[in-house]
Amino acid sequence: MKVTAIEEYGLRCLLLLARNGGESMTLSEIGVKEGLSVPYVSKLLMILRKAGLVKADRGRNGGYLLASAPQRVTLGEVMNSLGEPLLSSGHCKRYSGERDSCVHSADCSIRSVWRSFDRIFSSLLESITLADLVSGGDRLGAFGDFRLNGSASNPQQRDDVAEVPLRNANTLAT
Amino acid sequence: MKVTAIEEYGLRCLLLLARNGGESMTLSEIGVKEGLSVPYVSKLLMILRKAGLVKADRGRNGGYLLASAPQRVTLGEVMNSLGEPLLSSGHCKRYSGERDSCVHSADCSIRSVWRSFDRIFSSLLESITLADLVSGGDRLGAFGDFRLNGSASNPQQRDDVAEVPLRNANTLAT
DNA sequence: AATATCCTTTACAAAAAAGTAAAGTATATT
DNA sequence: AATATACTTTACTTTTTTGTAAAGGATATT
Repeated sequence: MKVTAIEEYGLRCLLLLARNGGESMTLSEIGVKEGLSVPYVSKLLMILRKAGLVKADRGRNGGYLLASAPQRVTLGEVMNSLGEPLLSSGHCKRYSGERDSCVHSADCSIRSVWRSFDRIFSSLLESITLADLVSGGDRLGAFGDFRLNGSASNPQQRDDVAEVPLRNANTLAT
Repeated sequence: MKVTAIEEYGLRCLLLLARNGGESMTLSEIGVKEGLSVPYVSKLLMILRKAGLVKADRGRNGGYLLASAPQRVTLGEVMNSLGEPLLSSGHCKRYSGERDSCVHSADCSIRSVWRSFDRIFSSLLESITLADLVSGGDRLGAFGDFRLNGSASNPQQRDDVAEVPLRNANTLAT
């Protein structure tokens, strides 16, 4: 279960632009600020441009800038532009082993899990904007304390899984 | 954001063993049932054995079987054995671009998001056992309706993000 | 108009992940 | 003991992802 390089770096570049207050930045400026090579930044920004998340001005005084205000860009849009969701439409065909279609395609309990995770993930991603990440602190810190509850749509069946305890944080390099 | 092949197929093999009622299965039996090549199944089961999730009997009448009862094996243990968590300890070093350490290592708002997601994921994974997947239906169907609430530990700050609506399900191949 | 700057496109190279092959070791049956 | 079965180990090949290179096209300045 991993965040891909394109997703990680692409999001970083967008965030950098979001922090730049509507001013455009050149590929080399972005490269320097993010510690990435110019050709690689070029590739990332091209993906973002084709997805409509950034605009480019060519020629002298050119550069990249966000296509929309940071408050209007959700992480959902960003992640969908940079990579596939956890459970993509191609998942079952991709992981079909030696066959053309997965032996579990008719009835797959694992897929149910991934689908649930994908939904949870997506709704969280949709709820966070680039502006939230720029302002940092308040909005974001709150997510660290999230826990899961069953929904109200099917209340009689979920007492056993409500209020799942959170595990300890990972130890990070920094 | 993706589930790796090792994670997907490894989990499938464990689930197959869980459904086999404590009886051992040979590599070729597993391969046939899962539509995977024997050498590949061999690789997967070796990873699982070294992680202590399955036991192997060698020689004639040999085979693999779960090391613990399905009720006692969580998806958390499984996923941790087969791959890295969403935010691993090596994340910041891995995605450091051209430098030795990431330029954001001191203060990274993206990391906060991944950390939160990782915690949510992990607590869900810890709450699901192989037995839950085997029995299917009730326990699992419930997850599809999950939604997120803020926790009680910091209640005054999270009204704005409580009750996030779920997006529509992905269209799958089947 | 020439030029320097900066984005665009296509193709290629390197690294990582996925998947295969083959020779080796252990065990039960004959 | 010989043999067939089945796991184990190491090395290798293929595919995918990541990252680089280079030539081309657009725009503002001089």
